[in-house]
Amino acid sequence: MGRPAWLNEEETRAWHAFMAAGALLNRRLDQQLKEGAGISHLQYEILVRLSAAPDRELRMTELADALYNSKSGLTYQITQLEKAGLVHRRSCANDVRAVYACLTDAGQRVLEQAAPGHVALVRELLIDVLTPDQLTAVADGLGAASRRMLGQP
Amino acid sequence: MGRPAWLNEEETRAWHAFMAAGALLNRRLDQQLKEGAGISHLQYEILVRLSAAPDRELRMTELADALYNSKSGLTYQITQLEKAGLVHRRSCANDVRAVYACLTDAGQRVLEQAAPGHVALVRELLIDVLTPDQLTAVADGLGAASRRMLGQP
DNA sequence: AGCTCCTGGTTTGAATTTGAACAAGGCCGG
DNA sequence: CCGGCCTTGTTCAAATTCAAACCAGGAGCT
Repeated sequence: MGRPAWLNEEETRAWHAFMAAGALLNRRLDQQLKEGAGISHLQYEILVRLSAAPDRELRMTELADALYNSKSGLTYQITQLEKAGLVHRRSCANDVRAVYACLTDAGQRVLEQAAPGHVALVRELLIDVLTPDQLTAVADGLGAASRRMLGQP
Repeated sequence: MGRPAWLNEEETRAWHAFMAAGALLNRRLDQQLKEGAGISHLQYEILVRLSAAPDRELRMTELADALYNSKSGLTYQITQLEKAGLVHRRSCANDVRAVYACLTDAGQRVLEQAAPGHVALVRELLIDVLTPDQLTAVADGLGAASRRMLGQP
């Protein structure tokens, strides 16, 4: 390819900012959720997906894909959430292999209680810091990058 | 605050794209570096910082801060890198408590051998996917967000 | 010196993540 | 219906991460 081998100053700035923001933001969100609701950021995301799904339940694999997480990692987390009573497993009638993770009422309550503070923090630390143009650029640019990575696995 | 409680469609798109890109990119980079050079992405970043530092050495704390990583996490990684012969520890004459992590020649070689492929992948998966405007917006916007998070610890 | 508080790194143990191996069902051509 | 092959989810051991507790060593004050 005719691409330059290294990154110029602007590209380096973007790359570093991207990595730094990701690391810092994740740590903050994790901390807040653990203190406030006793769940990790990953667990919060699991609850969000389940809550938004029809019948508040999803197959393990669907969930793993949606979270860009390994299957074994998800098995672990669902087990934890099940112990905490926020989720329960249900096996599928059609396909014996399949397992549905279902959000319990307790899980829904924890989610509803945690969501406002979580969203407020996402806003404060990221969304509201960006100008409208930057917001659009991030959505478009990083959205394209994500799709690209999902496309060529 | 008079801020809306939830995120609108555009904001949600940006937020999801940001999280997805971070997760996917990290996984890819980690994979490539492990296959190609036998080191993790975090270890690669450690080598990069050391290589760029005067005398190719940095204090443990400086390194931990630069990587947005916990001190204990860094202790672990430096121990691993030391076992692999890519880094060695040196205690400071002035302050007995302080420890310098120094890049060895072997470490420098591993870095030089891994860097081109790594940069090429960063380019392919992120940098070259962004338009020039998007690149600037990411650098500015996420840079501002990072500084903000570092400012109010 | 003696005392207290701050700093730099390490240790420790629990929680989590990872990837490979596994068990069991499905799916499909022969 | 059989056999090979793909898919689902779990299990397992090893590697990594995290946070809290822990050692010293400095720094400043009396």
